[in-house]
Amino acid sequence: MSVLSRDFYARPTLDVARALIGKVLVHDSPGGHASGVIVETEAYHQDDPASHSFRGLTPRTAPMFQAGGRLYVYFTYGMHYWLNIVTGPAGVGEGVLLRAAEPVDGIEQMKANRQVNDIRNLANGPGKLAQALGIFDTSLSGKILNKSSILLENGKDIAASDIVASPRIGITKATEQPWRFYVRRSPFVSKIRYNN
DNA sequence: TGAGTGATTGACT
DNA sequence: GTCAATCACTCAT
Repeated sequence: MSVLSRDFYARPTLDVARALIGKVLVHDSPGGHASGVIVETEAYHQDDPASHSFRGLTPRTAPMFQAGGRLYVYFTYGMHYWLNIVTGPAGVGEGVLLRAAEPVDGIEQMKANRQVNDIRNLANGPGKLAQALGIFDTSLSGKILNKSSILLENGKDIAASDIVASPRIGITKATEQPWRFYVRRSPFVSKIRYNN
């Protein structure tokens, strides 16, 4: 499988968020090889009150302000690590949150990481996705995709009619924007009651 | 220097 | 359905 070129991430963030649906996310770590097809994303812009980059560049959000094609990993709720793909040109704080994936390779490894057996429950949420892939700290934040242990590859084509745009989940600001994308009827997306 | 909040999850009633 | 977990960050003293 071929990795995605850097111009993939240079497009508008909403386009990248939609295009990431169906791509394959791979993590080759000392703990093992694991991968999954991305089935749910959310876009975050700099002039977006729900985005970390809204309040400007800080040590934590610095990767969001670099050129697209890097990772942004952060810790929240005192327990969860979240994985984002940085988009846009350097100097603009934009990115795409990876919310859910359909496990492909390394499923036994993911089950061990997550301590669950149901594959639908391995990566159907942003915290779960990072845990399943073996991301237990923020050391990957700011790293360049495909030049670190995280890779993004071309995967299966998803028909445009099966990619749904809807409001984002779990935020209190700018909730009206339809900046969440997911695969219609996929059993691997988070908050499945919103699926249709 | 301290209170409040959060791009959630899982355990429990 | 409710709620605790637990820490980085922001904003207000």
